[in-house]
Amino acid sequence: MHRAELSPDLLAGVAERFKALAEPTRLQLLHCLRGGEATVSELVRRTGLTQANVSKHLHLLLTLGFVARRKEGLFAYYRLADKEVFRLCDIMCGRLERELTVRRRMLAGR
Amino acid sequence: MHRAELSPDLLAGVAERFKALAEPTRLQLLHCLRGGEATVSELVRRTGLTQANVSKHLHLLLTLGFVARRKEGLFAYYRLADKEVFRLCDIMCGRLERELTVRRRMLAGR
DNA sequence: ACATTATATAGCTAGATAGCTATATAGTCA
DNA sequence: TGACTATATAGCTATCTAGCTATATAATGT
Repeated sequence: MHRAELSPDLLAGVAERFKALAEPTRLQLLHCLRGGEATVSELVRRTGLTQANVSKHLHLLLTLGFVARRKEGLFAYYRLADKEVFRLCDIMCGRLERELTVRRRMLAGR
Repeated sequence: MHRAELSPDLLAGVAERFKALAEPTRLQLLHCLRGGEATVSELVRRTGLTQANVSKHLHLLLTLGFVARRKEGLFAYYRLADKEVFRLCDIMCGRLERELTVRRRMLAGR
């Protein structure tokens, strides 16, 4: 069947990380950071989210290592910790597209 | 900054798919299917989950195209729709490992 | 010291969902 | 037909969390 059982800890860790990407809002923030680092207020302006909400999401993404933070005076500059996250998103987008294609084909007469 | 805005629909679709992978239970089921197709009751036996729970999770995975189903008599054989899902998991596992390494280094005296 | 600004956090509520139990559906065999 | 089995689904509850408002923290300038 399958070699070793996966430890519950590993499963939980992987799931927790997927969960971080399972919110449109966080995906939006990550996408904003694609162009380079940004302050919280920049992200607020660009997304239309509230400041508290942006801070909260960034904190989670920081904890899980998806973004990094640099403080300078009053400002906090957030940036992507790495670009791997977009490999993940691209794979998901690919899946989605293929699914939509299939669904369209279903509707349009078998 | 960044070219086109992502449509809310795309963001929601991608997030929805990540959410499917954001549960240890579903990851466990997918992992079980790595070795080949299996019936619901096989999966129940191998995971220790209840039958209703397994059916529910499989239904979601089916809807989102992560698994496929083949009915034969009383039995429903589920299989992975493709193996891409493991690329996603492997990337996440890699992230997790690197993070744990960093954390261990932090604890063990800078 | 105080005011101002940027960010973080606390506490709340509404909505989502995992897992449960019970039941329904559906295929097989007598 | 009815008994039996495999799977699916319905309804419930406890838990989680996104987004909100209000407040706290902290850096700057006066």
